[in-house]
Amino acid sequence: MTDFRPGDASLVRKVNTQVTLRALRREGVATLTRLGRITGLSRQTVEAVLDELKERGWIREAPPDEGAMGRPARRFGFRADAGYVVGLEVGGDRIVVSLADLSGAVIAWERSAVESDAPAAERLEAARRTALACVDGAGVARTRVWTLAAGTSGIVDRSGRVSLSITLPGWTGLDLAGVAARWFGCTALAANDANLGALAEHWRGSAQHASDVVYILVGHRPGAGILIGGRLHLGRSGAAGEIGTLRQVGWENAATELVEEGSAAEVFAAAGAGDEAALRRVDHYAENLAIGASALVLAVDPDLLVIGGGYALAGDVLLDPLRRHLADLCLSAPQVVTSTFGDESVSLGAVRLALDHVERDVLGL
Amino acid sequence: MTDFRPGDASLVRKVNTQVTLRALRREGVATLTRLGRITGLSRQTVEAVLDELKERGWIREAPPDEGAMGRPARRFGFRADAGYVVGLEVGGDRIVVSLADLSGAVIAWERSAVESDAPAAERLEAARRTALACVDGAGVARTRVWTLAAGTSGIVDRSGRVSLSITLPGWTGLDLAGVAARWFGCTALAANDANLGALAEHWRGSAQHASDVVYILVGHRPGAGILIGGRLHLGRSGAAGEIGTLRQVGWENAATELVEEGSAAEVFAAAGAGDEAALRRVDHYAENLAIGASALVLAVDPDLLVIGGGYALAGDVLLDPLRRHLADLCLSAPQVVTSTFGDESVSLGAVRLALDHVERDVLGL
DNA sequence: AGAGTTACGAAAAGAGGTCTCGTAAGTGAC
DNA sequence: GTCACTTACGAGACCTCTTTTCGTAACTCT
Repeated sequence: MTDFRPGDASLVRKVNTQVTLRALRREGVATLTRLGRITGLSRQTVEAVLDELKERGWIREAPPDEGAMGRPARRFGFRADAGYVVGLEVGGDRIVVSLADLSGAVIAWERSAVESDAPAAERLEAARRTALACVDGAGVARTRVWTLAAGTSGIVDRSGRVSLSITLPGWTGLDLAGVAARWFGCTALAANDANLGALAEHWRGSAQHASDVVYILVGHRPGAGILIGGRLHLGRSGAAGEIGTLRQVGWENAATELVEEGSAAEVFAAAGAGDEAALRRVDHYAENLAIGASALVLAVDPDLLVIGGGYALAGDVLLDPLRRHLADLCLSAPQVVTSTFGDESVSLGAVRLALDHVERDVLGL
Repeated sequence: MTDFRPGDASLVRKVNTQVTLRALRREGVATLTRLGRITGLSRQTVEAVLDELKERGWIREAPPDEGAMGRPARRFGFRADAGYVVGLEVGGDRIVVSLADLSGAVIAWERSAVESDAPAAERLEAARRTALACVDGAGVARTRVWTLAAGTSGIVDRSGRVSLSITLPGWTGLDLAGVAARWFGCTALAANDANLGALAEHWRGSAQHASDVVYILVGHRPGAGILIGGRLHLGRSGAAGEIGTLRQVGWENAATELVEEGSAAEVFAAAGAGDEAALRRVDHYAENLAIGASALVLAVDPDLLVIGGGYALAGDVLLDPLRRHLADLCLSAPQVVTSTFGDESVSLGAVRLALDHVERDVLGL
C-alpha cells in the first residue's frame, strides 16, 4: 500500500526536489521566487534544491530577464536537451519514429513503409534504420538518447518480449526491447501499441482529464489498452485488454467483413454519403466493436472510451453507431470520443513511456 | 501521479508515525528497542512517536515483561479496543454482521435470515436489528463503533447509494450508506458484495499475495469484484466487474438452469458422485461462468481468479470444468482458486473496507 | 553482593526548512 | 545624474526531527 521505509530528513529533500523539478518543467524557465511561490517552498529551499540540480546537470541558469523592475532575478531552466528519448511504432505496414527531448517536446518525426508480410529481421532492420535516421537527421548524437520505447501489435510481456503476435510474421517470441536496446546502446522498453495509444491520449489527447480509460485501437484487428488511475494497466502477462481473443466478441474478422468491397476509407466515405449498403457494413462493424468494447467497459467501468487508430478518422460515421450499440449493451456507457492524434498516437505514447522511465529511474524516486 | 505538496520536517514525522504504528499493529505488544529494530528507526525516535500516539489514545503502555534479563523494557501495545468497526452483508436471504476491533480481529458474529422478497424497509430493519444485536451482544457500547461498511448485491455507487439492484425489491435508489450511518451515528460505507469478497480474499484469504485479482461471487446471480494493485477498483459509477450485464455472457440465467431439478448443493453432490446428467448441468453452468470470467480475465489479466460465494463450496466439482473452459477461452488463464471463507467473506470484506477508511481518515495520511 | 545484561534518558550534533532583515541591483521620474 | 522605488539576493537565527553517544538505572544470575 503506502510506504514501508521510515524517513529521515533526506526524504524531505527528495520530495522537494521532485516538486521543484516538476514545477520547473511546467514553467520552462522561472526565477527562484516564482518557483518558491508555486511550489509553496521558501526561496532558500528552492535555491538549495536548484544548486543541487545544476550540479547534477538537470537544469541550467538562464540569462536574467531584462527590462523588468527591481533587481534582476536569477532564472533557471530545465535542461530539456540534456537527453532525448525515442518513441517508436513498429506497425504492420509502417514504422513511425518520434524523437523528443526531456520536456516531452517532439523535435523530429520520421516514418517509413514496410511490407505487411515482411519477415521479422527485415521489419526490425527497417525500424532500426528509421530510428537512426530520425535521430541523425535531427542532429542529435546517438549517445544522447537515454531511453527508447517501442510499440507493436501483439502481446508484449513486462520484460518487453513479444509473447504473441498474430499479424506480424516471425514476431512471436521476439525480444523487442532487448534488440532495440542495442540500436542506441540505451535502455529500451516495449509495449503493446494500444496501450501506448492510451498513454498518448492521457498525456496530450482527449483523455487528459480522465483517470480510468479504455482505449481501442480500431483497424485491421482491434486492440485495447487500459489506464487505471491514469497509469497503464498491463496485467500479469501484459495481456490486459486483449478482449479480442474471445470468440464471442468477434473482433477477429470484424474488419475483413467491413472491407469485403473496397477499402475501409471508401466504405466509411460511402456510409457518410448515405449509401445504404455501406451504412449496414459500418453498423455491423460497429456492433462487433461494441460487443468487445462493452465487455471492457463493463469490466473496468472507465470514465472515458477513446477510439483511436486508422478507422477512427471516420469520426461520427463510425462513432454514432458505436455509441448506439454500446448504450444498448452497457448499463451506463461512458463518453465515447475519438483520438486527437492521427497515426502518431502510438509513437507518441512510446515517447511518454520512455519519459516515464527516465523520470522514475534516472531522475530518481 | 506522485505527491504534489512539498514536505517539511513534519512529513518525516508523519511517515515515521505510520511506519511505527503499522509495525506495532503487526506485533501486538512490543518494546521500544524492538520497534526500533524492525522499523529501522532509532529508539529515541520511536519513543517520541509513541509518546505522541499515547497522547492521542492510539496505544497504551503494557506492564513490563517479567523474568527477562536486564532492565525491563517499557512495552507498548496498539489499543485495538480504542474503537470498533462493523462489517455487514445485506444479502438476498440473510444478514451477516461482524464486529471487529481496530486490529481487525473479529470479536463477534451475528446472522439472521430474511425473506428473499422482503421489501426494502423490512430488510433494512432486519439489518439494523442484527447489527445492533451483534454489537450489544459483544458488550461494546454503540458509540464506540467508528465506522460501518455494508455490502449488498447490485451496483453501489461511490457515495454508497444503490444505483441498481435486480434481485432485491425496492433496493434500487436506496442510499444504503446514508441509512446505515444513522444506526450507530458513525460514518457508513456501502459497496457491492463481490467487491468486498475480493477485498476479504486479499486481506486474509487466498489472494493475499496477488496484486491484481478478479473475484467472482458465484451463486444465484454471479457478480464480480476487481482488485488492481491490491486496491479495490470501483470504476466511474461503481459498476466495474458487472460483466453479467452483457447478454452474450449468459450470467442472468446460468443458475436457474443449474437448479432446474433439486437444489444447487444436490446437483453438485450428484455431479461429485459421477451422475452424468448432473455433470452435464454443472459443466454447462461452468461454461457460462467461464465466458463472463474470461471476459474479465482478458480485460484485466489478473494474477489470480478467486471463486467465492455459496456455490464455491462445491470445490473442484465446479472448478475443474471451469478451469477447462477458461483455458479454452483465454490465451493464458490465471490460477483459479476457491475462496477460503464461507459466507463470511462479504462481511469480512466490509470490515476491511471500514478499517481502510479508519486508517486513512481517522489515523491520518 | 557482585557481575553481567538490557534498557532508559539526557546531551550533542547534523540535516532541512522557514523567517527576518540588511544589502545589492536594477528601473523610472525629475 | 541623482534619488526614490521595486525586486531579489544572501547571511544568520531558530525550529523540527533524527541519530549517535554515553552515563546510569534496573533487572537476573551466580
